[in-house]
Amino acid sequence: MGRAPCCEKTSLKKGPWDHEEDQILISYINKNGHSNWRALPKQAGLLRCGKSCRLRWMNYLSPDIKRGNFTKEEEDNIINLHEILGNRWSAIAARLPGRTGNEIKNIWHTHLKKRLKDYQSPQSFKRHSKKINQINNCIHAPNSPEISSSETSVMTTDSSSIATFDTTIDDQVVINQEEMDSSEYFAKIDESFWTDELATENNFNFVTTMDGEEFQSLDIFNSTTIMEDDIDMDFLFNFFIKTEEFSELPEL
DNA sequence: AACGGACCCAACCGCCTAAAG
DNA sequence: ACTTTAGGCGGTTGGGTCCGT
Repeated sequence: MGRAPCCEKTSLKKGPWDHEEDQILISYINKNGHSNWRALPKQAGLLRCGKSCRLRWMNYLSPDIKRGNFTKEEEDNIINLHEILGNRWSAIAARLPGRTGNEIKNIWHTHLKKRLKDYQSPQSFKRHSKKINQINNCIHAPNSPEISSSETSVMTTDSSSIATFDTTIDDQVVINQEEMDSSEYFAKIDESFWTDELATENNFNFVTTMDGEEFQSLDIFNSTTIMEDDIDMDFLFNFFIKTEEFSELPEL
């Protein structure tokens, strides 16, 4: 014998919820909570299965949900988080207060996928390649990191790591760190590049540049996403050289 | 005004995992 | 140890709405 048998699946209502059903569910949960979704519809007097009640509450009725359009900042965050986390909508939602995985999934399929395609268009690449060239010029010094100009990313490595500066997304820079077994390239990045400079606060961090300016960032796995509307080359360069040993600092 | 295609989004479906029995 | 289920998740669907012709 396993658990007690599931709810009888006969004569249960499907399809869109009406206002009356919503009110019943809201008032029941406000009064009793939702510790047992399976038992809830029967106790509340709803002709729905527990799963349907849970979905309705989690995706629509819960007071924690922020209704309304996504801001550009939220959309940018989704794009960055998706790049790092993939289609893990609930994980993305956990980092966007008030938004549900379902909502994020919907906005991804309707708006953002299309927007991302546009970023990666030849016109957009041309626009971003200017940014890449700027970085290329500013970091081209002895022992400095090197940049792959044929791609939309920037690389710097030491014997154990590689950093990828992804500049394909407008006004944001994603810095990825991965293991690397080759030691033939470039300057060293020590541990402080990824950790010492970052003060953790609820997954969000602050990156401090050489001149003391703070930028909000988000650390997930081996990536750091800098949340800033206007990432300029001074910032990126300063962020970089803080952990590097440049004998000469090139002009921007 | 009518039509058709594109878009939006709530809800369903089916799978997976952890836990209950 | 095994079976069965609840809860959770991502993929998909389909009805409603919008918009261009």
